[in-house]
Amino acid sequence: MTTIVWFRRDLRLEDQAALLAAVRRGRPVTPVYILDDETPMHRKMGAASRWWLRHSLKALDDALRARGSRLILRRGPAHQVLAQLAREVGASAIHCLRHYEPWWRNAERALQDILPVGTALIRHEGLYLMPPGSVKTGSGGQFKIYTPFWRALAQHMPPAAPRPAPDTIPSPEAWPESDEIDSWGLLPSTPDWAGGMRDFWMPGETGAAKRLDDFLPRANRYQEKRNLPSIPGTSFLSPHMHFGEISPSTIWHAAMDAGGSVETYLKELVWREYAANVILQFPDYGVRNARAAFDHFPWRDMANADVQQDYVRWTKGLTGYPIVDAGMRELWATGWMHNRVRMIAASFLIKHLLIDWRVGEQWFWDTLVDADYASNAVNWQWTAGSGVDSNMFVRIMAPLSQSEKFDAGDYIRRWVPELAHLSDPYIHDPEEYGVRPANYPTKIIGHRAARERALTAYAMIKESGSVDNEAVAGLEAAE
DNA sequence: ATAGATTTAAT
DNA sequence: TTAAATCTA
Repeated sequence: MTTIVWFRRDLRLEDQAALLAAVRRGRPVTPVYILDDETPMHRKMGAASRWWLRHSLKALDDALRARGSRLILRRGPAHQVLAQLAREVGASAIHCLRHYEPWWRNAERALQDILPVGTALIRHEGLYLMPPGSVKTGSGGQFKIYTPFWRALAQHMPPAAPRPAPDTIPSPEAWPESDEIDSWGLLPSTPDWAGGMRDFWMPGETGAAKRLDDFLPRANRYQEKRNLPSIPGTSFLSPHMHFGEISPSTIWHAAMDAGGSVETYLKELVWREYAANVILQFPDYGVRNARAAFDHFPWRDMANADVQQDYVRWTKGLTGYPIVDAGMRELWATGWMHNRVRMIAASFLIKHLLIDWRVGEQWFWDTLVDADYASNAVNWQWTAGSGVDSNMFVRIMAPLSQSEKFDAGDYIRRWVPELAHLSDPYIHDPEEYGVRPANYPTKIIGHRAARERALTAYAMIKESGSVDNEAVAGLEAAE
């Protein structure tokens, strides 16, 4: 009789409730990770996430081996693979942390239904500070707006103190078969685009702890520095958190112990909680506008070659707006983009290029090492103005003044080498100052023209939520 | 007691 | 515009 521990986005040994509970049973433990590209359907992990996963699984396996255990790797639809494995090893229980993506909720339900008699599925909390859905409004409903959600959640803080990893993990007499991780093809082959990611990141629990140690002395300056992309003002913990290499409770307590004014940082942790709560209420938030009026928004048609070309220029960082291009190139090189720049780049795709937010969301899903269904969907809908939490569509970010305001000169110099020789203020808008080098593109569209086009488009859905056909015809004629 | 109206505030 | 809390009949 063995106990299975099913790992997913919780690739850690510290403060891992499922692992602790399994060890406490006093029986042999079989840790397993299942690569499942079928259950999430069109939400299977993107290329950058797969790169991260490969290294994080190796780190987890190493950590387990140091405690006398190891990680079993299997591939396929998770609920079927687990039911099969439970039969194979005669498992009396499967312990896991509860996940809240709609496909994982379905899979956990499906697993209950097909488990062999005598195998129990035991789910624990641990992905969030509070279980999504558990923070209720005064009348017992679910929050839709961040600020009241934060106030209500803060009442329950601090979370329970994190628990250390078990010293030893008892092994079964014989291990079941395991895939070789390199047979999964998680790493890029040719071309190897992961060089910048290798330089920048150390996936796994040890890397997560290092990032936290690096951040803590800076935590009380987070509020002041977090919007400056050219300096390390943020924590860089997002991919580690997405893969669960560090628990939110560990981070909360460490930030509180660091002292100083850390509330702004803690609020950002709670944005992650908020996003999980939103997708629990609206499971299709990643594909469906929360405000139905946006279903009629006259997005430019991706089947049109011009629109496709604009999109490709955005992905490659060739829009002619230095701050946007720096961000998109940072994303391509490192699998990460500074949060302030994410807002500017996303706003540019939606409002300057009039491309459906879902197109941008998909690109981020594929290229971000911290790609997270809940956070990605909530943040893109927020930027579009289509979300339950309303950022007015008509608030159109001006990329050039954002660039100056957040002092992005050095950031642009780093990521857009064609412009590295330019000083401030020229580097923020070389075209306007007449110093654009020949190897840097002209702007796809001017800010003023883009702004007017976006407002015209928005006016069509503003009134009744239905399509204003006359206005649509007018826009098409103008194009 | 509670549905409905009013107020407040929203990265 | 809309969510959430508060007030009111």
